[in-house]
Amino acid sequence: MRQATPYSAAASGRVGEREAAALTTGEGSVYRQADDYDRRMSYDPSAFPPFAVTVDLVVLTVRRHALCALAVRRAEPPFQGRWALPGGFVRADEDLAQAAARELAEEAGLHAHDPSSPGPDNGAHLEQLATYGDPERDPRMRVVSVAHLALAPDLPAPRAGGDAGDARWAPVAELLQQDGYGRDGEPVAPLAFDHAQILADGVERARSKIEYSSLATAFCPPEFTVGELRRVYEAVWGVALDPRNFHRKVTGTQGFLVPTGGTTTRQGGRPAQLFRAGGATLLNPPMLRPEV
Amino acid sequence: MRQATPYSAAASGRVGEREAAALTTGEGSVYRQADDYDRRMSYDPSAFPPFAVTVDLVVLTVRRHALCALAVRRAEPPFQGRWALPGGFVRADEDLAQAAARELAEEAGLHAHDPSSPGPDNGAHLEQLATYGDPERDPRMRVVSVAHLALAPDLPAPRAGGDAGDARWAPVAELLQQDGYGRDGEPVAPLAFDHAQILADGVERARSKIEYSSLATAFCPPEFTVGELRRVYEAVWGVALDPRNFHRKVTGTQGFLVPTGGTTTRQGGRPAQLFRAGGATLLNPPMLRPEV
DNA sequence: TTAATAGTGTCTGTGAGACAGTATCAA
DNA sequence: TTGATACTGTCTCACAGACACTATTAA
Repeated sequence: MRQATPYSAAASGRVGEREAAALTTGEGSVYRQADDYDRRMSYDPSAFPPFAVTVDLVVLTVRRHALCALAVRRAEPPFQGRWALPGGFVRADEDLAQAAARELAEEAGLHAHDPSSPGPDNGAHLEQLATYGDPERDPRMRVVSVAHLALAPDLPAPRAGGDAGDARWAPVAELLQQDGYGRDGEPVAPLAFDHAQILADGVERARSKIEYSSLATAFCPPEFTVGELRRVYEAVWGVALDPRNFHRKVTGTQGFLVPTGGTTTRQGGRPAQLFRAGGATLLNPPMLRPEV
Repeated sequence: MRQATPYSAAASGRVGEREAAALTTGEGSVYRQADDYDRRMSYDPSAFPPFAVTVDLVVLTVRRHALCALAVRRAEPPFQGRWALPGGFVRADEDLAQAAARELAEEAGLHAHDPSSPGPDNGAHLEQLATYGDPERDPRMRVVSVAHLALAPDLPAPRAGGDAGDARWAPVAELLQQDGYGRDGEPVAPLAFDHAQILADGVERARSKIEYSSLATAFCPPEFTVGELRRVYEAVWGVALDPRNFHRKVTGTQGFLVPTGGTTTRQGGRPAQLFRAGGATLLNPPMLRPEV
């Protein structure tokens, strides 16, 4: 038994309470009567409470045996000076996936992998994660954020782009620290907005997805060894895996790895075969996460 | 190897093309210069292209050995007279989950299960599914829809509520029919908007989720037999399962089923033990979907 | 009785986990 | 040589799938 639903339903009872409160306080101005609200809406959809829509990015990589996420320092209020996930507003003419790919290029210098073009293009994996829309999540206005998850190989330090004054790869354990103190005892401010929750959801998605898909290869360079792939699993799951069983399992799964013929000794020891990701996207049977 | 990512990234190259087109045609009016756009946005988030935000519901149940979804007939243009998923606009003061629970109550007469209150409350399971935001998905204006997935036991015919003139449980195979003709040879119009895609994604989510979670019990009444649970799996997956192996597997998984002590003969044959859902939400090892 | 469903037992093949042992490099 | 990593082989236990067999009801 493991894993959890990232997003759960609220009881309808609480909805009623919220509605009643809004009616009493006069929030939602023109929508005082629920009946009137419904009628107006079905006939005139442009008469709606306007929302701003953003995309936020959980960009993960594995550096020095640790799962790291891209964080940018906020140059403006609110949360000025605090670390946040990269992201930005969706433009009037672009799709959500396009907006996410644009932000990924602008803020991380990464281009998204196009699933329609075959072959390794060294692009990052990008997928939609979940949407966050608590009315209070942004103090300025009603903002709904469509979070996306990106997985990338270990790359040089990210370039700071756009309105982000600073950017870095930070270990997710550090960004999600609950007690407010880092490894060196320095106080660490939590992430801005609800970004700690978004990051936690993204990490959990990555952890579960490398179990039953070949997505772990998205953390690797185009050519990699079995040992390097194993270190990805170990960093993402935070466990130690048996190198011998891992090798047998991963090389025995059809379509997961394709040998390139080359070898490398960049990890020391006996030369290791180089592989690239095979065509398979889903692993059956899956990799099994230990500690059940 | 199975399952697919519901939402994939667009190539960054295409984003560039879209941006160029927008700049040329003058779409997005006030945002002609990208630099100006970024600067304006970081300082003045309320100066944004306004979006309408809706929730759409994929409400699934199992009726007469078939997986069915709740469909409502549209009373207004666009797509007037066509079948669509229930849904509606998110109000100014409510969370996305609250909006989904409200629509579920209004349009299906179901209340959402509150995960914080223990014990069987006969509420439907409700979770966020994915968000759909293609600029052209609603011809009237820019609408971003946060789709939710609800699973409910077989219930009497849904009451039509709100602006929905009519509502029914329809087999998903019929709603997703590609050739445009139903079983009886009658022409069947496809679902409105992008609701066929949303429904397909919801069905795929349900199919994969009953593998590794105890969610299949959300399709059952509070007390049910092993055979009834098996028929749920068979309907959702569209396969036949061995009753003996299923029985052994499902009763042997800790926390999945709790015997109530009672028995029933409502399915005919030898009296069957009644169970209710146990506390476990995640099954390990999972149920295995056949035809690998 | 027959027909239907419920439930148990038993065999077999696959594969995960544990771990012994060998191979090939650098220092 | 030592120490690191790469890889192969072997044993055992758990469990999925197949299926024979028994149990208990209604008609």
